[in-house]
Amino acid sequence: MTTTVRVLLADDEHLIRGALAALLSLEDDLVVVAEAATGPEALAMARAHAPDVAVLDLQMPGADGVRVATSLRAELPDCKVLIVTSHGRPGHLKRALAAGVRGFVPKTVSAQRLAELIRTVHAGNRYVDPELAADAISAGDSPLTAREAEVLEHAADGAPVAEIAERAALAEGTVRNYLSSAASKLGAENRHAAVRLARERGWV
Amino acid sequence: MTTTVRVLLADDEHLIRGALAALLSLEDDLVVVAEAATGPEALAMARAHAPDVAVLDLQMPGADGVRVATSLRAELPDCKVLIVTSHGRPGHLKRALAAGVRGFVPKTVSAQRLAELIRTVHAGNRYVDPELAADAISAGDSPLTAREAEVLEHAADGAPVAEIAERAALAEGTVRNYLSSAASKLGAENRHAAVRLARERGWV
DNA sequence: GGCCGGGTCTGACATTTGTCATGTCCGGTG
DNA sequence: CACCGGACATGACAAATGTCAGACCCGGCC
Repeated sequence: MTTTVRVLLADDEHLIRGALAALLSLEDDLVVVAEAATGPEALAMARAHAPDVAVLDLQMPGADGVRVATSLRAELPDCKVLIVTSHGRPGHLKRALAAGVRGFVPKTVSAQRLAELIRTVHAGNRYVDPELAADAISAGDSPLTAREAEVLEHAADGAPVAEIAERAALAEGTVRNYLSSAASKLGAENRHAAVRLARERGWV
Repeated sequence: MTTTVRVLLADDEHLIRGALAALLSLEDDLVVVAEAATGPEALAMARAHAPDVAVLDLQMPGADGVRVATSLRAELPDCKVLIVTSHGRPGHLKRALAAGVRGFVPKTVSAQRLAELIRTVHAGNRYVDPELAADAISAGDSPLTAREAEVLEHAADGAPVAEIAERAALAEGTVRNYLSSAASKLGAENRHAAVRLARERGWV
């Protein structure tokens, strides 16, 4: 006997969401009970419909997939989360697993494969795309301390040191110091290249 | 009588491409004759199948949608190009239209709507998403001169001025000058913020 | 207790970067 | 032709940034 899996679909791209819903509906044992285009909407839909599996896009307006997953973990522990992503960065995978996500795959997989994976996570198993996992392992853990990461985030939009110092409530010299040490840890020439690298690795 | 429209589908995300192909096949007058996951692959497929309409993702490995469109324009003038994009930036729309693209829409449209648009461009009409068009108009033309844009691109990865100067074969002072004027034209505090803004607007 | 080691924080100094004044070389205009 | 505006290019100076040595606190370890 096959049990029916109730699925929540969240992706800001209507084209993909609709297409996906249609394809998944072709599977006899899967039924899409709700769709959402934003993070908050996904949460609301999940509360209303209590799906078995939530398929979440990593990047959505409002709150990203991992944040939604964290909230779901608290409110609906029985709802398994499967994250799909366009261009996965190593750090995101780590954050996702820490948030209790059961599956993590790139959008380059086929719909057929996705359907299988929905069943996999629903059965209580985990699945992480091997290539993304390899990236995450080779990238390793962030070498940055808490303050370094915080300051680097504030520097992400190219703000001058004075502004960062004000936002972080630190002396300018201190900010320069953290940025410098962060850059050297990442092997970057300056803080801007450091921001770029940290982003690539998903460390900010 | 309805003529049959032969469609080429190019998108690096298998999930979306497959789903889209399935949905478009539901339309009686549309048939997907080829699929591609990269820019070069899209070109090869187009040459092989000579489709009526090419639906191209803006961001693909190898060569982006606009570049593919430019090549198609030269090789298969009868093939209409419709670009779909995740997060459209104003400048891309302008480049796309310059490349002879007939349609430009975000992936937030529904599949039903996309099918209509494929018919629209096939009929020889143009269609540009109103919101993207508004963004492009409000963003206006790039105020940057050729050199300013060139130097700004070299600065994109956070390289120090000395390196940029070498790559551009200019004196360091000159490079600083261009970066400074570019930043002031864009209303940015420094060159790094300028890079970010120029990217957002699609000017680099 | 005394002694690290590491994270946090700071100011002083050297370097890099941004700004400015200046000059040259075009293409268009009266 | 003479003139003007604008893109291109440069060096000198002022301002921001990166680097360094050092102080403080805290938790682990002989």
